[in-house]
Amino acid sequence: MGSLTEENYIKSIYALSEATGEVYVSELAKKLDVKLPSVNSMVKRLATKKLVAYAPYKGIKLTEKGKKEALAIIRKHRLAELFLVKVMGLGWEEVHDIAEQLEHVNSSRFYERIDELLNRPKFDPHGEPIPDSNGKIYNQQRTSLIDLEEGLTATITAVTEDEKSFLDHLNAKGLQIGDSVTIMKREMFDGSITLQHKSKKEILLTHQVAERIWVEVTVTRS
Amino acid sequence: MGSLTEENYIKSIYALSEATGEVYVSELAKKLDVKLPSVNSMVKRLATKKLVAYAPYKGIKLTEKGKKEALAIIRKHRLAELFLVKVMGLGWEEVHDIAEQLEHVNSSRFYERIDELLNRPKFDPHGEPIPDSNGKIYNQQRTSLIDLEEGLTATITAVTEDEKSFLDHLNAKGLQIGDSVTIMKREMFDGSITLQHKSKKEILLTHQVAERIWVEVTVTRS
DNA sequence: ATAATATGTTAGATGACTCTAATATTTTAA
DNA sequence: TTAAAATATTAGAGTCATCTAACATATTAT
Repeated sequence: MGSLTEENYIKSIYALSEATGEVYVSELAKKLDVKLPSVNSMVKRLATKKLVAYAPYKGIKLTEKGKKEALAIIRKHRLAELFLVKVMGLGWEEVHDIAEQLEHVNSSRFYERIDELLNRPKFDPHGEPIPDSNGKIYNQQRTSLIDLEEGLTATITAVTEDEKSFLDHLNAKGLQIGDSVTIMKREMFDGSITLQHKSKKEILLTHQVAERIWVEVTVTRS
Repeated sequence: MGSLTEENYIKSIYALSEATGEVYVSELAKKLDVKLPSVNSMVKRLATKKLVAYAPYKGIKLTEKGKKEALAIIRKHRLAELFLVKVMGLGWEEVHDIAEQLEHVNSSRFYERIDELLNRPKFDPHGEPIPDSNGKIYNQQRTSLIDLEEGLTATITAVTEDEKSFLDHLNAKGLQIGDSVTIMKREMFDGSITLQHKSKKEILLTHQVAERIWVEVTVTRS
């Protein structure tokens, strides 16, 4: 097992490569809030440890070994988040920062027990899939709310980002994972969307918010 | 808040000074498993931060500020241990190492919630008192099993050391915190003690084991 | 296709924490 | 009361992870 810092690099490389395939030094520097030379030297170190494949001026890619380590950390993070919500009764908007710390706890017993208590869960409180103990992860196909036609009904399956302010915003709107929503109106001018919610209320979401909400279509015509 | 290393020094200084009043560089080095010069330079650093009072070739003492920090860490450690046992169902013999990691988690929300779920507990699974959120700690008066006369009956209130092998040993003997025991025989030759236990069984403990078991006398004659 | 811009690397330094080897102080015991 | 033993400190170096300043390569846009 590597250091805490090393684990954070691996995790960030994984997250960024999910989005874009390859990761660039500058992206990583931005994400980790360190300067370019710090990333450069750490990436070299990770390369000598065979955790990443890296050639100067080219992108960074995790090796199989690196990917495995990343998935182990992500597993711990997501198990921790769900545990904090389900067992400890914390809100989904406040568990990210705690899980950032718990993900570095080195104890198979601890995580085995959490997994057991939660009955081998498949998704975290934000709808993200939890890799199994072999690092196998369910790859959701994701449709964003902004891509749905008017009249369609869909279930919220996940939200992007653990940013507290975003989740506070969703709490204020009364939206949760699993909620069913119907697209009432898509506003051409600003990209905002009006939803019909189970609560019977109509909810207006800006484009910026709606694009971070992932859904599965359940009814194709209303 | 200091670094993880700093926290571990503070905690160890507190623990050692409980036993002996003042702490010496060599004791600390042994406890933390580092060499003397490492301790020396760290102690100097802690002194500039006003966490310890220290003069070369003299003992080390925590300042009020240092003591407060130590108690905060101990509180987190002991809350974590109890949580791991009561909520997560782990054994008292396996929680120490996990708590060593959890004690460094920086989240008042996390610990506030644990405290709440456990209903503001006063003692950890090994009978050690949990400091309250102001750092106030109940100071038990401790009688060791080896100091009891034959015929006395007492309740086990605590055990010293979180060493797994010791706790495994007590598990094998069937002894737990809260158990009532009667001293049947004190062997002069080797200091071993024979107990009558609630299980009706007679239990033989070596001196080495008995001296780490703390009790409160409940019946002064049998 | 070359100049401007963006991105990446190297060199050298720093702070936290550790080490070994050498030296100093304190304690203890002959 | 001085020599031996135990304990503590200083000096100097190494690793990890970061930084700034200077330089190198790649991309883009005129």
